[in-house]
Amino acid sequence: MAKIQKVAELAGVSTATVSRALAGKSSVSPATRTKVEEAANELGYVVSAAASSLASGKTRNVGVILPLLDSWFFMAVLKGAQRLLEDAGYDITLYHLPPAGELGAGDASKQRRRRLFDEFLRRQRVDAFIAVNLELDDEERALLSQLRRPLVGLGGVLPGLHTVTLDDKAVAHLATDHLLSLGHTEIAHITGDPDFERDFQVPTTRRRAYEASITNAGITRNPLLVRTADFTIEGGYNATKQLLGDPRIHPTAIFAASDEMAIGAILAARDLGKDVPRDISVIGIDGHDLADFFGLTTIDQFPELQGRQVAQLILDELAGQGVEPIAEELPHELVVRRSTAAPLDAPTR
Amino acid sequence: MAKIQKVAELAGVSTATVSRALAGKSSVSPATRTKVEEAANELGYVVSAAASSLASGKTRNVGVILPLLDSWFFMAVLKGAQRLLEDAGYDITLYHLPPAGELGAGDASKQRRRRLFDEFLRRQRVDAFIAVNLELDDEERALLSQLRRPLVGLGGVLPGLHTVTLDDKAVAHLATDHLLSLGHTEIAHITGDPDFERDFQVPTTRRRAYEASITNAGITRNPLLVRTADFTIEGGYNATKQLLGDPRIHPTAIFAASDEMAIGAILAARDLGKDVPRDISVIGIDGHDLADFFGLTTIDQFPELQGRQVAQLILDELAGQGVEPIAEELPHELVVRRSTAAPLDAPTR
DNA sequence: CCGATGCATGCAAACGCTTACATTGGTCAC
DNA sequence: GTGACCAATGTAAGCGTTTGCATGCATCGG
Repeated sequence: MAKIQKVAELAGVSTATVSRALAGKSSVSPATRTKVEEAANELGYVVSAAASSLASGKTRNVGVILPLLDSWFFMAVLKGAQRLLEDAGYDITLYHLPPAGELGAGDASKQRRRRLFDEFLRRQRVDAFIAVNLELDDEERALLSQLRRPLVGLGGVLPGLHTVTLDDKAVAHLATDHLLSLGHTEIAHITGDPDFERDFQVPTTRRRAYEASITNAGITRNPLLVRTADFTIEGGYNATKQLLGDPRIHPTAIFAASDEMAIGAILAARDLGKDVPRDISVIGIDGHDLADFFGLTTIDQFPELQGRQVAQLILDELAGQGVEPIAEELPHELVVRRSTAAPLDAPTR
Repeated sequence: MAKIQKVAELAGVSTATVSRALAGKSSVSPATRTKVEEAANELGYVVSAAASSLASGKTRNVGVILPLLDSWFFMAVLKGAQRLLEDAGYDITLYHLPPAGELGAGDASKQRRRRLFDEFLRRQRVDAFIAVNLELDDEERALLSQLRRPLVGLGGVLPGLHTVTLDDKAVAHLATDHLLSLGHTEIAHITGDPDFERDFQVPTTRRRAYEASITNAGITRNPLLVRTADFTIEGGYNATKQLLGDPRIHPTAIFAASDEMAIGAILAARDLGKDVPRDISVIGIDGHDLADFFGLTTIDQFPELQGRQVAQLILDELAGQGVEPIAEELPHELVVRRSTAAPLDAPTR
């Protein structure tokens, strides 16, 4: 019944030859190859993924592990990766792994997480994994290693695993220094809450770099200028209202740790009757689709490109290129738009 | 070598019993089941997906076909479906099938589309498909049928296939009638471009219903009040600027075919110095995450719930429930927020 | 002209499970 | 007590490929 058998008969060859021809192996004569292809076409034959996987040990399937499915950023990454993998003939299996320490994460959440590791990731359904912004405890890391599958992390912190990440420190320095070089001296920062946010490291790293830049510029840091918020438009909006409404401070610029927060900041400023950038400059990080629309100055981190890059890495590894597991760096770029300018009270340097 | 063998030996039973115990079949004594589970645990054994699929013909994998990966709406749907499927032990394989008639779609795009059908969807990698807003030509529909796999469509038009859709006509009527009942008489409509937009039917259906409602109210339709735009914030923004800047018309309300366009409309109105809802009311469709933030009145179509619902349908079908392939209707609800009010020049009815 | 070399192909053994069918032993009604 | 029946388990035949090894045949250098 094996379907490949029928193709073999129609083409007048053995199943071995059909398999080889369809897999594009070299040792098949052009004539035979054509015959086989025609036979396969006529019968509408397509190799059974399960049988092929079982026999070859390869699935032509890559698992993508995402912490969030409804975030613009991760979807941009997914989109980039998807395209490359599809072109290479790989399917994508999606795994949703919510952050372990998420706000209000109860036992149920932990169990889901555990189940994903125990039950889903280990079925040998994929040849390799792409893990986006994944943070693991030791046990989980051990489990992943036992899978003996290539795994490339994108962002996040995976000690000992092959990871490519954005240089968050450099990015935050660049953003802060951009504002400083425009002449701003009272620069506020909106960041994520390290206790509750997924992805613990990123907000902290960015905040530290911001503080370092401020200090380097010879400016005394003022803790009142730093506010914590959700990584959303609404979070940025609320934080900005608080920043601009606090009589003890008079920021002329805001550095938001994400574009969505920055957009919230712009909207909040408008609602308070402040002009951007005349009264207040705003800069974000990401390169969000909407940044251009809002005229937002940002540090673009090319999320879609990140997806492509990590997919390429995986493909190389699967192709047998022993990719050296160094932590590579992703590109970023300052994109200046209308939301930043010199402050009113200070001449441009 | 078969790993199940080792578990069988450790537990002191046959591989058949191990298989049955791990699959949760009934005819295994509690004692044996426990033994097997312990042995499996100790060895870190997990059933090989490929072998299991080959032997059983079931993959425990559902394919989700999306037209767009970077749209809020589809991701919300995906999120809803993901959760249910994961709970049921199903993996999700993601397929990206860009609309055939997309703006500027060249041969390359057609080839990609064709390849997806020929090469990816037919590998028997999944037990069933969920197709979101999928539009097919006859050939493609035939190919899908040949797969002999359950297929449930969500939105979109799949004649002859099991589909659940929003009643776009009712939704658009509801939106328009809401504005009419507030006393508006000059109501603009922002819709998608049927020539270039994915998902041909939706904008047209909504526009027709809008026109019908207007006419029913005894108001003469004015084609100038209808504008075409991208389904984005930017699209809505630009369209609204044109609507409000046209001296020949004086709309007091705008019905946008999506929340993102509606948000664009609100932003455009503000930029033109018009107050929402005092000078101009705005209503959208979707139930977008940001609708609440912007105070947007909308017809919520509960996208995440849609995902859950379609996933449940698939699960039922896979469980052998012969689900009758009627076109079911999805719920929707008018959510009134700050963006709609009675027009200044007319008393509330 | 001959053995060596190598390409194209066939043969058949895995790959790691599931499941129909067979077997066993115990329960139960009569 | 005994046959019928059922629950629990084992046996073994697939499931549809891939691939190592063997084979056949042609080419080639000497």
